[in-house]
Amino acid sequence: MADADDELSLVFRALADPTRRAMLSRLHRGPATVGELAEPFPISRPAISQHLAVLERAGLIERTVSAQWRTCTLRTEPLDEASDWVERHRGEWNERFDLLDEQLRRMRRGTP
Amino acid sequence: MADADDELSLVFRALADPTRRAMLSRLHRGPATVGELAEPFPISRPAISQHLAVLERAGLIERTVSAQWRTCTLRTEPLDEASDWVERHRGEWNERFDLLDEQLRRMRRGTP
DNA sequence: CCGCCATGTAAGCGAATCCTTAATTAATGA
DNA sequence: TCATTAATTAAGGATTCGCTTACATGGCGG
Repeated sequence: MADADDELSLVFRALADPTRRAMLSRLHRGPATVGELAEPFPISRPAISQHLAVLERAGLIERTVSAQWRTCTLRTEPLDEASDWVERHRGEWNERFDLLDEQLRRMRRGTP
Repeated sequence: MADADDELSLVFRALADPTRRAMLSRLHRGPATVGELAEPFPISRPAISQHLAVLERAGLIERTVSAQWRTCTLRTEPLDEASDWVERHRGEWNERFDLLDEQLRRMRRGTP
């Protein structure tokens, strides 16, 4: 019953699948049709469509219809938000808490 | 049947839940016991334990037992990996592909 | 017009996710 | 020793996920 459908959660969930990450990596080198995008993967076309729907809901791709082809284009704005979150929680604090933890451990060991 | 249990996938999946992100944000300010960590959330203790298990499997926290308390400590190394991925796929390419897409669109429109 | 072509939608299946209540372990302190 | 506190494990339910096959849609070339 998680209300995990805020923007950030959608993005992280989209990134949590290796197939979808590979698709984004491919799109990183330029727009592609669904067929081109599907080519490297041993799964059915509907499965591909469903992965693309997840990416689209997360705002990570845009699909433009032209003739019978759907061209997918990467949209990296949502990654900015994800990057912000990760960067905010990364680095610089590590060593500090390592030290604090060590200290706590020593204190505990000191009073058996 | 996704083999989505590589390190990166575990991390992104762990980050895909707002409760778990809030827990990490709390831990970012220093280690905490499970009780302290649970306090802001209106869900049961077992639910909290399960969230912590997900974070631990992703390598994002470490639990050290001392007396009847489990102290949770943030481990940010996995975030480095996630950050690397995101940064690699972000920015700088946007405008380039926007232009390319525009151009393609114009070409298509040009031959009706 | 008709049958390929590139996609999407529908329906269903097994596994995973997120939550619950009930029972369990383990340390504390009167 | 016994009740209390802190947390986990077990079991179950509802929902979502990732995949499948079968069918539908819609543009295009003959």
